[in-house]
Amino acid sequence: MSVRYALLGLLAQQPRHGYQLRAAFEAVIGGKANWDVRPAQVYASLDRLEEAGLIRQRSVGKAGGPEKRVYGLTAAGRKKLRAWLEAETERAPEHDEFFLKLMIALATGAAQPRDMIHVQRTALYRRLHAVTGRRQATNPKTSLAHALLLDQAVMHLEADLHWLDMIEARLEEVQRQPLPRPTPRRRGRPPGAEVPSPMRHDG
Amino acid sequence: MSVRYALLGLLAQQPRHGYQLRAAFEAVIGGKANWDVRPAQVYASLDRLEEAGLIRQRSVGKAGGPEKRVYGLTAAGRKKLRAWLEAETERAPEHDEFFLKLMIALATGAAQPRDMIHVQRTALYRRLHAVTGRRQATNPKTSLAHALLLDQAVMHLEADLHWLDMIEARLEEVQRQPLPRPTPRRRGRPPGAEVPSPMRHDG
DNA sequence: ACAGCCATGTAACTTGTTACATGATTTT
DNA sequence: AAAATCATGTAACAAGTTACATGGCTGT
Repeated sequence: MSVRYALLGLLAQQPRHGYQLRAAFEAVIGGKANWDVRPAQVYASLDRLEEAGLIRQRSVGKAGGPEKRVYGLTAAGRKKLRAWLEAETERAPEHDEFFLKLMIALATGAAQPRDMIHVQRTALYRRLHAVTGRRQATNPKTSLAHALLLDQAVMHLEADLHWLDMIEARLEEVQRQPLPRPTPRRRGRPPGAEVPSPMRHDG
Repeated sequence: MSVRYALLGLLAQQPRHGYQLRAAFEAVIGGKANWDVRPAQVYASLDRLEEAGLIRQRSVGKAGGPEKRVYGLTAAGRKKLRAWLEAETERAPEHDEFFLKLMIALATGAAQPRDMIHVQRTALYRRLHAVTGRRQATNPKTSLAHALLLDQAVMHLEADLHWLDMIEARLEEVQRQPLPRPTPRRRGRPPGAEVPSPMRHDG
């Protein structure tokens, strides 16, 4: 959703066509490394915004080049934009895939948790290094907001690394705990509903 | 993708049918508050896993109840599962919608950044409170992993709050900076390509 | 009797990605 | 002459959500 509203905002700042919008989005977000929007999404979003009556085609320029379809906001569009800006922003629910993997590994014994943690830590350090590099290449005198955004990314990566340390430190404790099991609700069990013993080949 | 692999893992632990898989997923992830998977997704995932030859239908039970389609892994499925577990886990690129909003607000003047920050901080505190509550209701003696997962959520929320403080503290500085603009690449500009002056109604 | 759980699905939709197609203009 | 940029799209796909449909069994 957010991309659609962002395009709406960029059109509020000034009427533009699709290609310009993409460049403007990239400029505002601080480069495609932070958030890359594909042309297909831009043009599809414009279609939907127009369908919804939030933008209207202003002109179709053609002087000295390919066709350019310039859009501008409608009154409804301005209203929607303000509502979006003023509403609280929800974070997409944090689905931690690594945690999921770890739990599956513990349940099945199909991989070594310590190895997985090691692989993950290496990957996080690599990303931290990359982000730190970008952060240092960002001039706070001209791009303070983008610098702060990268600081946030660093903080999140450091939190993830810290969490890896925590779970590794207490891994044996975690492994000793009984595997989580769906809470059974039936008394008289139907055939084939025996309680499973997890395949656990320790080593 | 991850849900599909998780179901694969749960089938590796023990053959199950769709409904059981959903319950098992919920148990492993520590409740639907952490990650809710809908029935529609479970059954669609099973179809795709079977198409891909990673699982096979073991039996269709019908004794004393509705039909149950029990699946188990194939050799290819076991191989895929191990590969998933051992591979590094990528975080979905961090698309910070609030940052985007803030930049759009600065570019258009369509909302007050300070107000937005205030709204967002309130929302984050509310979420922090909710997660802290769940964390305190989690017994580390029986659900250490889930307790640690909630700790991670707390750490991320605290990082977000810290970041809000940072950007608020330096908001005037950010506002004084020239608005980010797409880097122009042309010399002889086509008609209608004037540099825009942002609508800035200070106050 | 009725609510709620057990169990399976279909259909339509949303957001976004990947790959492809087209063609003009500008820069090297 | 070739490569990059400007500019617009279509088609197919992926992952997931929402809403709906169906029906048997279990507990109060």
